[in-house]
Amino acid sequence: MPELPEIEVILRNIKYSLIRKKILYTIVRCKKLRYPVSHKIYEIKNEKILNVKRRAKYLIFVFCSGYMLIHLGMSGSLHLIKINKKIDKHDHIDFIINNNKVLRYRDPRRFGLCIWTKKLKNLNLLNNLGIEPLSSNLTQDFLFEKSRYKKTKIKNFLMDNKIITGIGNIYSNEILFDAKILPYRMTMSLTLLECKILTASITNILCESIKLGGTTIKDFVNIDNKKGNFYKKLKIYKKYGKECYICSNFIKKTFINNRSTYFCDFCQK
DNA sequence: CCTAGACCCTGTACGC
DNA sequence: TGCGTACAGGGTCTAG
Repeated sequence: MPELPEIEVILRNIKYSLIRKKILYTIVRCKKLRYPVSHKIYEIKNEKILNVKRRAKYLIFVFCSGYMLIHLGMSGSLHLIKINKKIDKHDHIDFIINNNKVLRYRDPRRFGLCIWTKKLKNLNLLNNLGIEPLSSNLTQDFLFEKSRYKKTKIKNFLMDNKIITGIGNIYSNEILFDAKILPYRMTMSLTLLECKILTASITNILCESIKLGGTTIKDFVNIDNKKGNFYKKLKIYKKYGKECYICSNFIKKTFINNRSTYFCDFCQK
């Protein structure tokens, strides 16, 4: 489920609990994720976590001898819990931190991944990614230029990880509502002014969500098992048939690339 | 090259 | 209650 803000919230929650701690050993209960769990993950012994970073929706654990990448897919979650906590059927990997703490990876749909790599360079998963939306690389000029040659709808453009990373289905809906742009318009029709507005909306929506601890739709909980509060601020996502809070017209729903898409065709142009 | 659509997998909600 | 269907936050692969 998690999109960029949820991963960022998880990162901020675990980073200082894990940095400079050792993973004593791991327990892998299910190795069949999006890719098989790397063999090295089974064999981690007393590896010190030097740092934890994020790139797109990937969490990157930095060790002396290499890097561990975790992606949570659609339904993944991480839990920093006491070691004797009851194991759920979808708790696939435990990272034993010490005698009473474990970082537990849970993922019912198993669209996530946990892999080991010696070097981050040459890793295709990371090499083909676009810019970070919360970096200074995101500008109106960047969006304007990238949108010139795209023959796709604006919502697809926003969700294209080769251009900008981390914007998933929920936030693309919210961002386009905030920017007052219809999701099914063609990308090339974006004006420079709209790119400026879009830039601001991306920044504002993502930052506000991070500040509130992410979104909870179904099963997202951050690392302390606390639910994110951004779902209270959702203005358009999952609001089909309800009144737009700005103009009171009914919110509509369609599918773009098989992903549910909500919009107000009075507010959004 | 590019884009749309199928697919990976399990859980839940809903209609009959 | 039970069964079938549609849908769910992501990303990759392939056919056109």
